[in-house]
Amino acid sequence: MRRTPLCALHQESLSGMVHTLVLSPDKVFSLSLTLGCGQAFRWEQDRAGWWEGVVGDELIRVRQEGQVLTYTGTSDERLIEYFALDFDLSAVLDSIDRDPFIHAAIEECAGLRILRQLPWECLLSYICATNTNIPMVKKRVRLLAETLGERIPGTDQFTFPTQRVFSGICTGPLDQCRLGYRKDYLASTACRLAAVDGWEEQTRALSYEGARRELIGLPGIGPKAADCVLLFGFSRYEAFPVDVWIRRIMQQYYPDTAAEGPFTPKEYERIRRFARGYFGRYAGYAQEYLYGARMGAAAVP
DNA sequence: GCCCAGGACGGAA
DNA sequence: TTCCGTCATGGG
Repeated sequence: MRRTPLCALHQESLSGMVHTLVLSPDKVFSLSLTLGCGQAFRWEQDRAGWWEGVVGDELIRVRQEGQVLTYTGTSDERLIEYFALDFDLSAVLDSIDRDPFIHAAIEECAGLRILRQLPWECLLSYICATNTNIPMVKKRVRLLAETLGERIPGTDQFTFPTQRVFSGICTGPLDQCRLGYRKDYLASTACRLAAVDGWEEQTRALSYEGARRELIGLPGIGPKAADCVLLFGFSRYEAFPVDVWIRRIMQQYYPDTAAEGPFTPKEYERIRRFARGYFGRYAGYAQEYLYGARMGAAAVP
């Protein structure tokens, strides 16, 4: 009996089976906008157009050509879940399409979907994201994975460190992660929650406002980070994170809500409550489209 | 050197 | 309760 050469087996385990997922013609999706808009920090695109990123314990490679997704490293089910491809995006975009400003953003960013990120990783990632920029956040998250995560077999990539890893950790290993003053926040929050079995489920069971209060009680998590975690990690689409960019956009397009001068918690409240009332229960999608359109415009020389 | 970046915190007012 | 200075880090 002829045996399969070892090298062939090895090759398959390295690259994984190549799968294709064909989206129906009415399914609006843009892989590049979804991964390039700054909501997740572990994805990079190579010159050939492949996106590579770690989700959970899987290294996923994926690219898009029209309505065809080609990918390795995961399954249809997990891909659909992570990219929220079962979500009726068109209906949601119709519901937030309230004026020419958001309309233009929807036109420009059509197909941008809010991911279903893993809440634990999302939480710690957004502790790394205060008062900084996206490339630095990516670097910190990568260093966290390389320092405390596990190597994914056959690759040079690492998983994001689990809740268990942080139980009883001292901050020593975090020194090399370029976290700056965020180091103690991250260690405190991670240690506190590492002892809470079922933190994710408990949080999921709360109302949006209730979960938001709980998250803001964690070290390093303020209103903005809490809203990001709820939007990107818990699919709470009423969350409307307000960062410096969103504030500028609101000043420009919806000047009644925003102010000049220092950005106060009071103004944050005013903006997010306006957005919830104005755009409706999917205000978070409006936020991402306004943000994505601004970032896209900023990227153009 | 300066200013800014997907802000949050602690203490003063 | 609301301001205000400060907190590492790196890029432009």
